[in-house]
This record gives sequence, C-alpha cells and structure tokens, in this order.
Amino acid sequence: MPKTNSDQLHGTLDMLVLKTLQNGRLHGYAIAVRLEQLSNEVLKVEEGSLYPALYRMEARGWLSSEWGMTETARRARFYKLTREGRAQLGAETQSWTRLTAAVQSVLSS
Amino acid sequence: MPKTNSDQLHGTLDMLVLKTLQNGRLHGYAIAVRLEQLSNEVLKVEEGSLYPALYRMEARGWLSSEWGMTETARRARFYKLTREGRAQLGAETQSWTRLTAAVQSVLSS
DNA sequence: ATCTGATACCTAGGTGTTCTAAGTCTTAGT
DNA sequence: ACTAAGACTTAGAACACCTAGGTATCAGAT
Repeated sequence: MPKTNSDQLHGTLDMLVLKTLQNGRLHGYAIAVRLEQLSNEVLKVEEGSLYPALYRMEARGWLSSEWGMTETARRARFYKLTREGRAQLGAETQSWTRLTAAVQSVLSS
Repeated sequence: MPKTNSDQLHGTLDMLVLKTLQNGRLHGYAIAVRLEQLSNEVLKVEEGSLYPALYRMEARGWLSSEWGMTETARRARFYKLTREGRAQLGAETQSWTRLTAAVQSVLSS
C-alpha cells in the first residue's frame, strides 16, 4: 500500500496546464514533462488526471486541439489556448494568488 | 444557479483548522469565525464542510473534544490539538509550503 | 531478432473533500 | 411573541484526482 501522490494538486491542475500552454502549443505528454521540469520534479502529473483534464478544458472551450507530429515523428495530440482559455488562466491565477495569500495569512498568525 | 464558493479550500481545510487550534481550544463555530477573520473574510468556511472535517480529524486522532460552555453561556463542543494533531499540522504546513512554491515556480516561468 | 524502456494516449472505477441545503435547539434582543 | 444569531447535525450530490489497467509505436540494447 504505497502512500503516493494523493491529491497533491487539487484545484491547481487546470491552471498549471493552461500556464504551460501560454507560450505555444504542446501535446499532452509534453505538458506533463514540462510541469515536472518547471516544478523541479515536485509536481508529478498522473496521466489519468491529465488527459481527462485536457478533455474537460477543451469541452469548456479553454483549449483547442489537433493531431500532429512531434519532432521525433510521433503522432500526438497538440493543445493550444483559446481566447477563453487565456482569460481563464488569468482568472485562476488571480484567484490562486488571493487564496494562497489568505492561507498564508492564517498560517503566520 | 449561483456559482458560489466551489471548493475554494480543497486540501487546506484540515491544516487551517489545526492551525486555529494551535494556541488553545475552540469550538466549531468559533473556528469558522476565526478563520474568516484571520483571512480578512477571504476564506468562508461552510458549516457542512467544517463539522465533518472536525469529526474526521478527531477520528484520526488529531483532535480531542468535549462539551463545554462559551463565555456567553452556550453549549458548545470544544476541540483541542492532540500531540499527533500538532505533528500533522507541521507536516501539512511543510507540504503546503513545498507545493505552493512549486506552483509558484511554474506560474513565474 | 527480440526485448526493454520511453513516448504517447486512453478510460473505467473508486476515493475523498467539499458544498448544498436541509434541519434542530437555545439564547438575546425587539 | 417574534426574529436573528449562535451552535451543531446530516444526507446527498458534485467534482477532481488517482489507481490501474490497457493500446500502439519507436529507439536502443542484448
């Protein structure tokens, strides 16, 4: 019974994914790798969390996607931010900042 | 369909409650009030979230409780940290710091 | 030539927290 | 007598995330 990963990033996954797409399109697997790199291996993104999140966000109009090829000639589905996705990223970032500030203010009381 | 409060504090509620009990015992309602004050009204703790959280944490041995009277002579259930609860608070705080740092590092990339 | 590991995606099912939305009872104030 | 606030309770639903499998392709090693 390995106590692994449970719910590390509840609530932040969408924001993190949107953020990785801010500078251009990426495919799912690359998003996961990117997030782990950018967080110095602290954030491990489970594929069973990531892909459903991508579908959710595309369904909500925050992302659009299409099949393409990686540099290494592999088939992959590329995602990019829509205008709404960009707005959503802004909103979630702002809300996250506000929330963590509030939590921090409790913790340092 | 009022889009209100949804899951603001997912994952942080336990830590926040433990924190409010660090300096002595409080009853449930007072914990909610305290958290809202300390966070400058940013964190609204729903009673339907708070009380089940208290029961959970007591069941896990992080809290102990007993009935008592408030200063205004009202019946209320007072909670206090156990030794394990204190350890849990430390662990969760550390993990939260680590996580938010990682998220921050992604956001500022 | 085969095997392994990495790349890339998919999905069913379970877990766990939180919220919604009721409700009860008591006391204070009007 | 009525109302609002204090204090607690609980059932149910929503939702995100994880577990744990699965598929397929390609590169490199044995």
